[in-house]
Amino acid sequence: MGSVFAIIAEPNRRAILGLLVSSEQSVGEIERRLRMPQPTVSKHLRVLREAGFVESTVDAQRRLYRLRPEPFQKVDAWLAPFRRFWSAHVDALERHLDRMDQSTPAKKKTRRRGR
Amino acid sequence: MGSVFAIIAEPNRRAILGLLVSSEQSVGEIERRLRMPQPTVSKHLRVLREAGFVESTVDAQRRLYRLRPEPFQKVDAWLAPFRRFWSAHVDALERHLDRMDQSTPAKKKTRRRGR
DNA sequence: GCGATATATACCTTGACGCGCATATGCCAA
DNA sequence: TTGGCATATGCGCGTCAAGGTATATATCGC
Repeated sequence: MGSVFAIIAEPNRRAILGLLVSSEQSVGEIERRLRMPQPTVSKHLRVLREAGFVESTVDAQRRLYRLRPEPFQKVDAWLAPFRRFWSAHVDALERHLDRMDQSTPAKKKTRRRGR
Repeated sequence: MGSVFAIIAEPNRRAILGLLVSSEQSVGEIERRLRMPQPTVSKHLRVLREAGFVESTVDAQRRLYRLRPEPFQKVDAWLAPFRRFWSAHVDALERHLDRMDQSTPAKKKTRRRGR
């Protein structure tokens, strides 16, 4: 399963990644929260791990999974050229700027819509 | 083939989208540039059109395909929460900033690393 | 109209992937 | 060691989507 894109094409995997955004989780927790059979969870985690989306550490009998950044950056990199294209649309541009505000120390908050 | 992600999971489709970034193209041009059999191109274009990635207008016997922004924005929206997470990593942040430089008039070019 | 070009569609085959179920492995506690 | 919990893996099945080839539709020039 080559590309980063093939990995995130799977809805359950995206759900798992979504869960892990807040904090690391054990397999069991994922299983319960997503109401998904345990083998399914483990298999998807395997795929995600091999693609570099997640890493795991051992906590006794549990394994804790957390996110890794690189693959997401690849998606973002692929998206970049198109971003240039669609930010002709004003609202999208605003969203873009808001995102920057929040991912930067942002001392002054000069921006932030005066719509 | 529901999700936006399933659509861009296909390498040939990503190639087509990549071509269309520069400007609109006819089916034949895509066929030649990507050295891809014509039915394959048409089928992928169909998928892309139904997913809203591209639109087409008729130029006599040719059809010109161009990009549409919405689906890309969806991908970007999905990516957003993870972005917050990975921009802790410095290099990624720099790349992020560089991207801004290039999508902005950028009078001075103050940034641009001394790596 | 006719042939030629451009694009779309139909049918078939093949391969990949996700799922369910069963089972294996690993670690704990007593 | 034994039993129990947590996670991983193996196998068979069904599905779905991509590719190839052939063919249909449409529009041009003449």
